[in-house]
Amino acid sequence: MTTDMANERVALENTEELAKKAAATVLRLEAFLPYRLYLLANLSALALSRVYNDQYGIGIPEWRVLVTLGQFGVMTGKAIGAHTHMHKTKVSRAVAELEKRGLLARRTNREDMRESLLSLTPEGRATYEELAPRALDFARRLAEAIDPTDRAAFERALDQLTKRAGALADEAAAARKRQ
Amino acid sequence: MTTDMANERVALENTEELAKKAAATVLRLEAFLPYRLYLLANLSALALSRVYNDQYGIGIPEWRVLVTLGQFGVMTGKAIGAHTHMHKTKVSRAVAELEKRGLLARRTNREDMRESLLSLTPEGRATYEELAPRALDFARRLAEAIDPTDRAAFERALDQLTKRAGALADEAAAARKRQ
DNA sequence: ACACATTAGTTGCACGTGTAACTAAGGTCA
DNA sequence: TGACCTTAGTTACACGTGCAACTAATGTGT
Repeated sequence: MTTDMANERVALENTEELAKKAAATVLRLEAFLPYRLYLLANLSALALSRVYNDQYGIGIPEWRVLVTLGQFGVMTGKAIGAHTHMHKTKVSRAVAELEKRGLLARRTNREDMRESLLSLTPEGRATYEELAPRALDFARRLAEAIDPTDRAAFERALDQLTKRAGALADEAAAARKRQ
Repeated sequence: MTTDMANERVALENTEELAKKAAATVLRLEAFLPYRLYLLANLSALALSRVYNDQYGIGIPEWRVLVTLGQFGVMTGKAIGAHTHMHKTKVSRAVAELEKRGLLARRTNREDMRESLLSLTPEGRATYEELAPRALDFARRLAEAIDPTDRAAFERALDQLTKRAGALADEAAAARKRQ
């Protein structure tokens, strides 16, 4: 009896130990938040690409520039980069591509000859006004998947997570720089 | 007077018209769900990469293979691809890289000589057990940004969105195939 | 048993992208 | 005004990745 009880106690301790260790170390990819975020973002981008890629052959960077200029009218490449979180080389190439297709025009700023003032051509504007509603429609159909009573919480969570992820990324960048 | 009133009426109609059109067509990138999801996922991945990339020089695909094998023990490349949503070429290259580094071993399956049974070497297992807790810790710190009262709703929303995005992506793929 | 289709996994190729180096212009301080 | 630094934007290079084609093994139908 005593040995049984002792065994039982050991078994209990072991399972507790294991459960604790499992909670701390077993990483299930499908439950891992960064992976889930990545997966959702990718599926969403893939589905959305049907709107601008299939019939227009426009890529993500070009799409973002188009949308940003559609929203703001005239901007420098720098400003587009800041607003879209795109690297300046990405912006540069997207702008060149859109210009080549006649959707975007640039004129050098007389006050600062380093920068170009970018804007949509009439064709670019027409493309934008054709695509934007369809993109918004897509976003609406996607967001509809969320239970209405969960939407506000989701919005808050998304904002908070983005803020935190930005802070953690900066932290990581600083750590990289230090060493 | 009549002309003034007429003008005013026109102006009103115009603003209403514009407001309606704006609600339907003005696309603000920073409020556009797919873009927000992409941004969050990217910031999160960037910050997380500090865990496995900085000291270990491991990339995302290798990281996923490592985690998956850490979780399941022995798997084929095909199964890893299914579980991580990675293309088979990506899996193939990640496996080759991990093998080169001595973190992964493969042995051909006698029952089906096309496939390799992949598993972690002791070194691979050690790396995994070193990295997994740190990754989990990172995920915890990230998730902490969400207000506790919002967490359940966020979880539901994330699952629903992923399901819907998958469906929309399949729909897009089917449409592409049709034409 | 043989031809044909399917599947696991690898490799060649083209392309997008991040990093670093560069050009050209503007700002600063003496 | 001239030396120096910073900034907007472009280009060269290396690298990761998706697609298509391929190899080798298995399954299927007659």
